[in-house]
Amino acid sequence: MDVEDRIRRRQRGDGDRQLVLDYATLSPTTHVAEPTDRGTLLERLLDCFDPVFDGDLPSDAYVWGPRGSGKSAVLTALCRHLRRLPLQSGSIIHTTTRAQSTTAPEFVYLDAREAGSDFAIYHGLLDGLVDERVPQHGLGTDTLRDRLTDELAGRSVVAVVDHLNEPDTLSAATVDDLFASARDRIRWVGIGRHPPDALDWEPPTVIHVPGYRPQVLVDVVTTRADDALGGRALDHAGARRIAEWADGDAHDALAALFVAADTAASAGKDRIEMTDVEAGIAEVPRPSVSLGRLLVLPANRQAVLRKLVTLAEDQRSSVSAATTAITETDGIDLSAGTVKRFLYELAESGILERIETERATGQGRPPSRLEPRFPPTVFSRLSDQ
DNA sequence: GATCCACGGGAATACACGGATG
DNA sequence: CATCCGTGTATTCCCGTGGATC
Repeated sequence: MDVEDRIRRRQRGDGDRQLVLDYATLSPTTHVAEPTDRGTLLERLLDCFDPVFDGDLPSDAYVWGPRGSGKSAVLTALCRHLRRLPLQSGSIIHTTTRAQSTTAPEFVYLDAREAGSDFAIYHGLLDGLVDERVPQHGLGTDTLRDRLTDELAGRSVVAVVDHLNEPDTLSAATVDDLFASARDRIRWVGIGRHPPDALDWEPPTVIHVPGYRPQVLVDVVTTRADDALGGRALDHAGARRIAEWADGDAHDALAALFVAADTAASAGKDRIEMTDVEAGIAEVPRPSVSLGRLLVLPANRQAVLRKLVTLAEDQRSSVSAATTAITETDGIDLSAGTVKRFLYELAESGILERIETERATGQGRPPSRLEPRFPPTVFSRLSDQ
């Protein structure tokens, strides 16, 4: 939050001291420019990227660790800073003895959740390299690859590809193959949760990121609360409660903070009390699925999910019942068959959980109840636009 | 005309249960 | 008793279509 926001907040807050929520800043999917207490990871990444400062390409690398350990946070921040490294700035070119390209490698961050196909990977990379818009339709994947090759003449790039090997994203091996034709121009850094020996790709460099230690997670939560809500909205006890519960996972910690803040604000409070904290914790299922995965779903699927979480218990008692309830609401003009298929697909990828009812009566296969594997409040607030 | 992608629709398959059959 | 079969429901799978864009 910048100065203006803070001033506006004070102006608005004159008289009533109610919490004002800044959903965008509060969102667990928002990464700050300066991640909290991840100095070790940052140093190891910079070691890995060291050749870049001489204008050379680093080796491929794989960064792995549990969900919510700051991988994305640190690498998005780093990419932002390294994106167009100005090579001419004195400190960088000292070695004139060796032939090197005239420009430093450029960094492009790609989220495999958004770039879920060969086409999309090439598109994203090309889009990061050129200023003009790259068409989304009307040209084939091969054409796009050729154009990328052309564009890389005399240049080089480090592609950071986040969220590999998730239920709906490309595998490390697939991405590696995609870059195979331009190894001398492209190096890439994969990010994922699976240990490297579970991969079908053998990266030359591997960096492991452990989950946050409890004290550090307290800092992360506190910093986020200060940024999004203003100082002292969350006391130390509240932050510690969230951090201990979250067990090293910053995503879930920030999701709980989000719900706690929303609960407190809805009650007209000016700060988050322990009951709000508990409400926040209670709403985040464990394990939960990343909100980042939900927010990149196509609009229609998000609409179905938004509706689903408002349904009463008995309307969610079976996939068919939920389908009927969702289909009959305004604003969703999808056929019943499509809604039902969406629900099954969302369950398949872990966003919803199907819980089979143990039923004694009735014929046929017993239906499944649908439970969201994400905090509904956070999703609804962030998904609505 | 080509291309990618989301949708629609429905066929095919899986599963649970109870009753019939060997 | 073990197995098969029919019925009804749930779930998975697949492919054609059409919009948007070049």
